[in-house]
Amino acid sequence: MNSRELKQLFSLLSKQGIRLSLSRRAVLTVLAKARRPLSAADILKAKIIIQENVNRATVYRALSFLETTGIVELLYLAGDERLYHLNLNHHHHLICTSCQKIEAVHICNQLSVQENEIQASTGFKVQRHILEFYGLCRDCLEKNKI
Amino acid sequence: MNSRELKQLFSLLSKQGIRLSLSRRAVLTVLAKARRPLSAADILKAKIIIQENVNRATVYRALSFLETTGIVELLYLAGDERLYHLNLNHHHHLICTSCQKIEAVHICNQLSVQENEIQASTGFKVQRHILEFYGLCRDCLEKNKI
DNA sequence: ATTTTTGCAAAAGGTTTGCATTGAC
DNA sequence: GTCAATGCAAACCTTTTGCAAAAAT
Repeated sequence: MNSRELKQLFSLLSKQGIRLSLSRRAVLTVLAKARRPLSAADILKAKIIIQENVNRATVYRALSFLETTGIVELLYLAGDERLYHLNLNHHHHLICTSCQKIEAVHICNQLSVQENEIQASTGFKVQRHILEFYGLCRDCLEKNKI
Repeated sequence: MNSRELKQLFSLLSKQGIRLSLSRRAVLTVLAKARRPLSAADILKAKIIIQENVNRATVYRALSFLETTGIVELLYLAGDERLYHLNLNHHHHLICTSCQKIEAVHICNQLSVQENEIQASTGFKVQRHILEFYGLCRDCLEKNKI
């Protein structure tokens, strides 16, 4: 996401009544520039956060605030770590169990069929789902072949 | 799972070369009797664990050992908590966001199609997936209607 | 003026570790 | 006898909290 898109996002959120302090903008910026979900530790190490002297507690508070607005989503992917990412368009992840790399994938339309089946058979109304794939990325597959 | 099935499980695991100490058996027993994934805290509160004076550290070590064998799976469902459950037959969960109840569901055959598509389009070889559904259970739906 | 956000430092909570002891094969 | 597993307590790490100061509306 480039700077222009980021500004658009900020103004969109502001219009929705979401108050964006400098700290919150900094956290959003870090998440927007990242190509993968980040841990709190990752965010605390980010340039902008350090330059602007954003406190640890503030980063955590910004993350949980942004999570309640829905713009940031908390994931548990590789194990212990809580990972945060911008929740702009619903997607899933391919997590390489060898090199830990995380890629995004955008398939899930078939799940709505299953979700309807679930509601029909169990009475459970599905509101959202989490779907993550674990395996070996192309690079690691090739390396292992050698 | 009843006691007979549990014994069968123990002997099966032993035959696989998985060493089952009393502590590990106790942890497995707790997980086998539970109808839902359990946190480490849940396990530490279990009768057998207390009766047999299994130490906290031992429970954690048993869990991570059993996880490496594949018989126990670590899940992150409702949020912060790490939840453990027996990984006997692959299934997914319906997690009620209102009452936090967790039910099991056994549908996922359609996912293999998607997994093949993923490999074809991205080169990523899917080995396993995590799929969890969040929403409202039948009971909470009915209560909210009133 | 009132409410929200922040920094700081301390607390909390869950999990892991070092080491000596015990137990299994 | 050797290696693996355990108990205990302390350490560790990440996240949260209380409170006073600063910032925003």
